[in-house]
Amino acid sequence: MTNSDKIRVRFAPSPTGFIHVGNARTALFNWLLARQKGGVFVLRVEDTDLERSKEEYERNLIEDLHWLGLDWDEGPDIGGEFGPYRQSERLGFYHQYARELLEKGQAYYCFCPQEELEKEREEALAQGRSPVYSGRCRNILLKEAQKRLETGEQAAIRLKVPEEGLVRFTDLVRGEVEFDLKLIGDPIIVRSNGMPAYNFSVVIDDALMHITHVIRGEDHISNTPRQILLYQAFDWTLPVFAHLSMVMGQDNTRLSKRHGATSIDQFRREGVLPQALCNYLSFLGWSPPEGKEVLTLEELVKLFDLSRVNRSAAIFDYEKLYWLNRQHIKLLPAQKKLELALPYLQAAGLVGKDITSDEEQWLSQAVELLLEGVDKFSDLPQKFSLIFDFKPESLDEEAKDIISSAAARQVLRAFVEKTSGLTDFNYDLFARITGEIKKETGIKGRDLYHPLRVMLTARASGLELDKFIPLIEDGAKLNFPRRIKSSLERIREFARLMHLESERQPV
RNA sequence: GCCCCUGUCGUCUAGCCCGGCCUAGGACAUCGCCCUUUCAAGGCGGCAACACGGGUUCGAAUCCCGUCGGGGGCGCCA
Repeated sequence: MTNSDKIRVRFAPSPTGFIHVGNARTALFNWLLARQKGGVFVLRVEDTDLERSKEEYERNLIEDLHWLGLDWDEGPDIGGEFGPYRQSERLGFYHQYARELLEKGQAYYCFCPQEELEKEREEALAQGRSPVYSGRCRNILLKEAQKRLETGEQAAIRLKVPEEGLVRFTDLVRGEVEFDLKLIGDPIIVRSNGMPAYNFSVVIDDALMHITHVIRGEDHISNTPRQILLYQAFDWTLPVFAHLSMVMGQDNTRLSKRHGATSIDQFRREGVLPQALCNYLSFLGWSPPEGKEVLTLEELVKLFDLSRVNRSAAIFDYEKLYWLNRQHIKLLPAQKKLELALPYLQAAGLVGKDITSDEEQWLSQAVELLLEGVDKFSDLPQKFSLIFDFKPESLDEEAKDIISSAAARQVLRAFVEKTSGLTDFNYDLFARITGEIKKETGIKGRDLYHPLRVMLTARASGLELDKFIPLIEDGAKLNFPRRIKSSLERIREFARLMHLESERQPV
């Protein structure tokens, strides 16, 4: 239809809520192909289901897509050459083309009441037959139908499908696929309420928008023959079809909320990086030719290849997503890490709305250190509690265990004593004092440092002490909503609680 | 029930189209070791798969047939 051989692909979601990872993957694959081939990516909103579509859903959709890093060349928000891009605004087209089919005798009005059709379908199913429309209204003359319409009768419009034959097409990921027309029946193209049926509107839109490659989920594969029939009825050139396998949950059923987070905005809220999510999504059914797995969007654009997309369904693996997220987090510059971390720290009440440059500098350091090994940004406040919370009164079993031995108490008492006169503290002092204790008691390594770790953090594990001590020393001087206790404060509090001073050994 | 798609380690996959290079490769997870002022991270190594049954062939994960399993569809939903 156009003389341009530019690839034109589209993502055509119905705005029925938040965008799901399966759909996001479809969007991504379309976008990757368009960007790689210098083609055009179209966003079209399929909002003909009046009961389910809402305006705010379209905003969510656009927001999610943008967040993922996808952009489009034509769409409801930016317009384009072949608009409008909202199906609810394209009703004129559907009616125009439906009329054309009616006039050509390739479509007809169907007056069958819905209840009756429903009954017939159930009967067919019960008898083990394919539920195919009987064709009862097939031979009602257009003139006669129009007369009935004028008297106020309601009718849907059906496509007249040949009774015999095969529809076959070459699917870019599946190869040759064929369907028997006997099992198809005459599909409704316009509902009696005047709204186009899905199979009709997609074809009209895809054709009018010059879509060259239809890349979508496998759940559309059995719609394809009906759509092909429509292309043929209009004598339009067929697009290339590619059907992507489904995305499943761990129990191998269709991915749903009960499997965990499934909508894009949930991952965003969790603090998963969009580039990590795209990276992961791209691996659902596709793999790069070389082994490298941590890939940026730009790299994905370069490497993506529809012919390397496989056919079997993929199970969504949160572990691998989080692993990829960790890898992408590592790639981030410090400034970006802080910027992304801040909202989570603020929401947790650890950091105020406005921060001074001293605080910013400290936070940047802290984020850099504490982000290590974190799955997603929403886990960060929990990690920060290592610094902000000091609760020696509620040690866990492991920590209690570590300080319970005679050797541990000996180390702790010595440490308390050697720090008792100090007014200032830093890591060098810590190193010097531990060196002395080592010399005096012969206790070293884990036996020496682990009890001290418990004293300083009230936990059995955490950041390396050479990083931890400077962090709380600097942090203690700052005015965070929840104050950070200095090393000496911690030591004294701990000593008091554990009666380390009063137990001083007789000389 | 009928139709369509699909079946390689627990998971994502490479290999399959163009049979031998596959004693089936990589990654996540898992286990072990190393590193270490804890844990983690990181490094190294281990465990682990061609759904099953028939063919074809000197030779099959790769080709053919069947069985079984999984998924999708069969709407005046999209």
